Amino acid sequence: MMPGHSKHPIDPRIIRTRQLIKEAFIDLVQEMDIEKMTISRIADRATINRVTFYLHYRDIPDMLEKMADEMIEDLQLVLNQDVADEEDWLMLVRLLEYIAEHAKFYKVVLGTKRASVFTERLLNMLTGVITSRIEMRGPESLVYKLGIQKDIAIWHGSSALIGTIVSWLRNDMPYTPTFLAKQFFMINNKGLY
Amino acid sequence: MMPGHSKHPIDPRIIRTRQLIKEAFIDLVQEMDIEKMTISRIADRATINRVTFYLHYRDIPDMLEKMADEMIEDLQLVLNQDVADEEDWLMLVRLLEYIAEHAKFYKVVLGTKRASVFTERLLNMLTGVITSRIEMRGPESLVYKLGIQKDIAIWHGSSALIGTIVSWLRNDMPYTPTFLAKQFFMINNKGLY
DNA sequence: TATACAATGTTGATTATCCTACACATTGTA
DNA sequence: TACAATGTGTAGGATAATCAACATTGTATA
Repeated sequence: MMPGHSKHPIDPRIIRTRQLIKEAFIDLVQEMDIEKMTISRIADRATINRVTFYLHYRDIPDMLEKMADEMIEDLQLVLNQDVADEEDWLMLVRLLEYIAEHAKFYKVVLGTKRASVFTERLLNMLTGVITSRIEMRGPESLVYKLGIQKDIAIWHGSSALIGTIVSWLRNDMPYTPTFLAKQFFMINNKGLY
Repeated sequence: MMPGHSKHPIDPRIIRTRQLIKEAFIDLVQEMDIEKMTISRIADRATINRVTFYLHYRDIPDMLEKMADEMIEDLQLVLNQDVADEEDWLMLVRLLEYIAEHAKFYKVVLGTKRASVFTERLLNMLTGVITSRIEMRGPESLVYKLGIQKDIAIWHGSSALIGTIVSWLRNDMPYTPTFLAKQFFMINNKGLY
């Protein structure tokens, strides 16, 4: 049972089945509340047998958790590639470009009420990123120069980031990732006034 | 070998695999010529094993033929449902609506050069439809009143129909099926002048 | 020409998925 | 209350899809 969960998923059927389930979920969440979702409906939409669902997830909450885990893993991979000497805004560009590539998924999981697992996890992750960035800059940062509390800066920075991304998705990404990233950093650096 | 070809396809895996292959083909035909396609590329894009392809099709030409067969079967089903007392233009509406639902497929197979299998088959089918319609009307038809040769009327009617559909698809269906069907019949009934 | 490489086609063994069937819970309705 | 419909969860046997391996063919390149 649970193929591919003991070891790393190798068999393409496992990857494909989970992808089909994910797409079915993306579809259905636009048609009904998550509470109204049933495993039968998901399996039907995914063109898999209902029994197969249980080979991958215990139930729907378990599915949501594992999907959120996978989301975080993917984003970590994107952020951790040659992070060495790049500037902050290039990192944000990469993040936005990745999200844009998978817009259907992120628009749904971040825009849907009652799917807070995803927003919570993403907020956690972005908080971590913002935190390390702020700590990395240290005394040179405006945070220190102006005497702003670090945790408040983190709250502000991460919520602004995730809120910007969500709004950007909700409006079907009317700006390129590069442009949005530049804008975002301009606001952060120069302020809103 | 060839699962689901001896009997009618029942196992969902067969249906799903062929659907995946079809979607992969639709994808790839927009990126390269059909001659440049390889079974490996199709299998990769379809997220199936290359060996699995051979369980369904002997080679790429065989795949194209079988897809064309399936296309005709599907269209026949659409046209043959309660054809009793309906008017001609309602039948065309049903046909166009079905094509619009599967626009990605039809746009590709009818719009791509070197995929003539599909246009040939469709032209054959539509020729049959037009033929029976013309014969059904008999002496009341303008074809007889004006002394037009029946085969010429068929050539004209079927090529006009398929050409209209293809152009409609190429322009991303800027009209509803109903509107297009009405327009089409208005032209056929009242002429172009 | 010779060599390397990519795609094809086929095999036997393995595995993920499917099917049928059953027991049980929940919900809506006569 | 009854009972029909729908969803959940599990099990054993059947099958489609996968893998690894190999030989063959075509094609590009030195």
